[in-house]
Amino acid sequence: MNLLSDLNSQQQQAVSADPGAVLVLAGPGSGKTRVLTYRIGHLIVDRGLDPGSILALTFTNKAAREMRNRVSSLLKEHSIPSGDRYVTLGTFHSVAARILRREAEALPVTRDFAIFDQSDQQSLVRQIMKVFKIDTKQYHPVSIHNAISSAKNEMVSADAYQAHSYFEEVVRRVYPEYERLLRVNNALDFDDLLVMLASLLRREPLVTAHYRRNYQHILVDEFQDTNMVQYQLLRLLAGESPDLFVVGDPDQSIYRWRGADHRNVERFRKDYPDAKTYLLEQNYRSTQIILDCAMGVIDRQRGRQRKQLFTERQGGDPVVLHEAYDEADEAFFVVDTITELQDKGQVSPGDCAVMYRTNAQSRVIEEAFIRSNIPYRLVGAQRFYGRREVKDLIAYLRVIYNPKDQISLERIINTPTRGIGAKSQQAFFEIAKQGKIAPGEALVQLAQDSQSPLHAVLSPRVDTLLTDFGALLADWISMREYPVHLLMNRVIANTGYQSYIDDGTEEGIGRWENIQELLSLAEEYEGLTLQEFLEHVALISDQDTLTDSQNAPTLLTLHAAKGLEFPVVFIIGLDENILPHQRSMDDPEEMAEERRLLYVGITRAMDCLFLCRAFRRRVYGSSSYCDPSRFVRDLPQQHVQGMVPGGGMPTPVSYQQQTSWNTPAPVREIEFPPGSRVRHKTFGEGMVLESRITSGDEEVTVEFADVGLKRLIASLAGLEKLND
DNA sequence: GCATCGGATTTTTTT
DNA sequence: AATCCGATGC
Repeated sequence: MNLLSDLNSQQQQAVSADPGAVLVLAGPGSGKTRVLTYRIGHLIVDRGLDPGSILALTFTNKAAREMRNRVSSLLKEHSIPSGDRYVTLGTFHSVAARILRREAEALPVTRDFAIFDQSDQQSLVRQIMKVFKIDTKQYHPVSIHNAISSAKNEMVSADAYQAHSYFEEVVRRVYPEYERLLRVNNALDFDDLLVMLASLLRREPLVTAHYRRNYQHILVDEFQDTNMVQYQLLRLLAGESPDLFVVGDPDQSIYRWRGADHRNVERFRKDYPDAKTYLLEQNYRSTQIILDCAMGVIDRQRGRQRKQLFTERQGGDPVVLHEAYDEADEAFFVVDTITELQDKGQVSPGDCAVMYRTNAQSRVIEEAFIRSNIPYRLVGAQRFYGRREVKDLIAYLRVIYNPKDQISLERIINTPTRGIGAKSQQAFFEIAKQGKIAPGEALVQLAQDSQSPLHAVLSPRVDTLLTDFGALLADWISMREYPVHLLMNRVIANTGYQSYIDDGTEEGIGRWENIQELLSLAEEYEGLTLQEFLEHVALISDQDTLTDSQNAPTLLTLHAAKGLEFPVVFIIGLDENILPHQRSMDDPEEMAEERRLLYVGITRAMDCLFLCRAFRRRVYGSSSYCDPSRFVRDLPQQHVQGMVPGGGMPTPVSYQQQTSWNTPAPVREIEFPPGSRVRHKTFGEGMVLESRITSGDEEVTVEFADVGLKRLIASLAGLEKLND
């Protein structure tokens, strides 16, 4: 049986492309994952390649898992025996971690390095700022850390970092210390996993040669979300004459804030001039009406390669726009509509999804579901792994695995409280530092060596306390090889953790339930070593927490929705300052990303799409009115039902006059409508993407051929209108 | 060393 | 409104 016969002709061409640099631009729902898995299948089945020579990279564990399953069933179908060597398939971060552990000798950390998650990274920064006496109110540790992270993603080392502002001067001071302390903790942060590997490959030609030989065929999912380091990593691994198959959709690039650079698509074309490009435009997911709405939103975007999405599912239900009174009313509409659709019998609860811009928006929706007694599932790793009690237990495990991890040790050394307060801790850490020994290791030494000089320098009380705790730690360390859940149980028992968190209140019981969930999770991953378990926990993504076990509506952010599909989709909060988010208002690039975000949301819908907004909304406590999102104006009117842009439709009288989906009548006429060509004295020629009347003047956003996006005031800029 | 109180702050999105 | 941080008092 021919493997290609399952595919449409565009897909076939991509899948069977000759080895080399291949770029597949895949519209939403066009069978992107299918093409990737079939490509792997094609390489093995039709071209007889060794599965072990194939490396496939994704962004989430979930995507990796899915692809692995699909590849293995594909191979089974074509009766390819699973040999000794498998396809290497994982996220950028997990594959990098695996390689780094193998190559640890060439690194400033040992192979047991810990992976610091975001909150560890932030507490490290906070600590440094405290030591340096930098006001954490004036400079948010979070923003300092973000600056460090973006520098790392652009591969600017601490030494090379240049400050151009006072803020950056602060960053410049913190950055080297941050790096130093990571090493002291024998830890890497997320960025390090990629940066260290890239610099290792650059430094060690032999190592690079080894991995190039090993992974001769590389495939990348969601290529538009790669950042600078990831791109460099690909180039390093791929080598001179690469077989590099990348799949992506620049229209779905929504991780700019995390360093993703959709221009990597352009870079790829430039770096591999012989690259073949394939377009996948047939959509197998949505109705034509939904696609038309999606295209209406995205076609306003700057100089992109336009894809003409089409589907065999002509027509479809109109898209419903709903204007609620406030967020509670909006939530009510969602829950009510879901109930109604269910009662009609065509929709099962699990078919529905509610998407929003910010996590904060989920609460109101959750409350509405709870009040109506409808179960729901909420996507978000933070929800579980961010819980204090979960983090505590993970911190115990991390110290057991890597006693050098001081950040985790600080978290648990007095949790539950065992009389080792801040002062004692400080003294102890100082002593350990003088003795040039990691505090975690010092604890073990205290317990195991009664002659240790450390005993003498500690006050008798603190000495006893620390020695006792060290004995516990030493005991746990001896159990490192035990199944993780047994070790965890031991820690809980030894520390009296249950009585510490479960105080009998509802909250306490909830916390204990979280611990039990963590325990059963550990049991589920029975085969994993402690190292693997910790790595899994560190590199987990929000999407990974999504299980299809229960048939209930799904609540998730638009970001988390990428790559998923649902028969019925609600997108809530289509208001100015929410979507687009307030933070994106003064940067055209960010505004463009908001637009793509909505595009991603719309294209998740298979059959029905509901777009909601609220007339007034609560922001940080106080309530205020809000305007409809500008993106609503770009929906094709003939496909939209409800409060139609440009047509006054049934709006409750009480607030009809004050709001509408319409653009308010401009004081001044728009002179440069979106789409028109203009010339600017210094910027040259460009196309107007957006035009708004603000305080009597016209504010236009123009994509210039030479200089990119600019935002201008028409009367000041002296724009000249060109005829096409 | 711990609890409590008051105050400020709230950067969407996450590997 | 809620949460998180830090300072204060016991």
